[in-house]
Amino acid sequence: MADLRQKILDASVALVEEQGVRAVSFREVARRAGVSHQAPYHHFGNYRGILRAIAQGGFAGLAQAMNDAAERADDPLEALTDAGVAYANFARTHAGHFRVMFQRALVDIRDREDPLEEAEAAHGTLIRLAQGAHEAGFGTQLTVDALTHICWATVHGISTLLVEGVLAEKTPMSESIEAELVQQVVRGLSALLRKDSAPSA
Amino acid sequence: MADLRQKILDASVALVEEQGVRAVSFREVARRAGVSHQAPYHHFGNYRGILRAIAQGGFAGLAQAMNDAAERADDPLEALTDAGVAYANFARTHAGHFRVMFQRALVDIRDREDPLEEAEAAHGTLIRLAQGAHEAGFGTQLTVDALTHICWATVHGISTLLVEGVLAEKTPMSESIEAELVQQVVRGLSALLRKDSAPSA
DNA sequence: GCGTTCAGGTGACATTGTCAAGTGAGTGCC
DNA sequence: GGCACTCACTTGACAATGTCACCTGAACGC
Repeated sequence: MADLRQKILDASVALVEEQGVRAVSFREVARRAGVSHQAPYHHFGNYRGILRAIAQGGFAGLAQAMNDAAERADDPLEALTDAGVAYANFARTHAGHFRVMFQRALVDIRDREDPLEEAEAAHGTLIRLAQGAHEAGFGTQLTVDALTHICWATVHGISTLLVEGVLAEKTPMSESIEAELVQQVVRGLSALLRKDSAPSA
Repeated sequence: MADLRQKILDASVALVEEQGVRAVSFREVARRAGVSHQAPYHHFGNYRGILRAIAQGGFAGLAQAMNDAAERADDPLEALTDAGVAYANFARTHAGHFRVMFQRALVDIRDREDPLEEAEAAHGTLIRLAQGAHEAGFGTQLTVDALTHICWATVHGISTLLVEGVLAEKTPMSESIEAELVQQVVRGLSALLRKDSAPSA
């Protein structure tokens, strides 16, 4: 079976989603895939290899989601905004990936001999879009750096709060309420930026 | 030794800080505290008990940091802003606590027989401050809810990005650069909110 | 003096990640 | 055809881990 690797990955992501990263066990994953406890080892080298592969797939998906969203927009701020919504929605719908992607104790993105290019790509997209919006005159009272960091922080923040279920502690969350919340936050920030735009824009 | 409990907690927090949550082992913690492998068990019931205690201390510290900061401010928006800075700086300087506090797979805040009141308190402070700023006329084009969520998301986002070292992947970070970055992001958002204020404010 | 609680220790168990070594099917090559 | 070699696994062992059951003293109430 050539797709054992994918099968193992799917099982691992499902486990992260259901019970958190800690529940991902080499042997449990093998059991779910119906193979011996060493089969995963063969494909991923060691335990962290699995997490790394999950992160890799996650960053690839995230970058694509952001790019797709930005491409369809017809205004630099709108592109940044839509990409932000895509970021948060990717996190929501890929909680298993997202939980692994941003924990450096689990995955070292900057491994000197094998850096995760997918993460670089996603990061690059973010920076490019923020720069575009700033050049177009949005968020004029901020530096490009500040604009970039504020946008990233906000989008990343709402993503983690949702993925970790922190917001669900106060009010029960449904798929659609979460989606609305993302819109509220990202478009809200976008509106603030639009209000702080140069006269030319 | 009556302070063994605290000793164990300190050792655990240090471990989380150094190597992530996964490195926290009941036995390693006991070893560092110089006691038998069952001594921690006696104080915390089980493995998650330790994490829960870490989160409890973390939320208490976070709530206090925010309240202290807000008290010293003389303007509702300034109070919200300063509390936000305090939030992020608490995260930076208590990475061990922070990593545990917001992972629901590790700590169930809403345990039905023993909810974490400290978390409620911290959350309450945040909501109170956001409401205050909104009532004072800041962020008028947003609902109170949107304002609250945007502020929380932004502050929480920059916190997690810093604590997980995500931002350090691009540019090397020092203590002071991180502190500046927090100011940049939180005060930047604050400035956007101030620009979007009612004429009365 | 005696039971009870508190604070911790010993020993055992199944389970985990990892290492070492095997197996068997396929493939290239003479 | 024969043979070395790689690939995709399997089996078996190891130390380490969380947890369970049980033991040990010291302090305390009465």
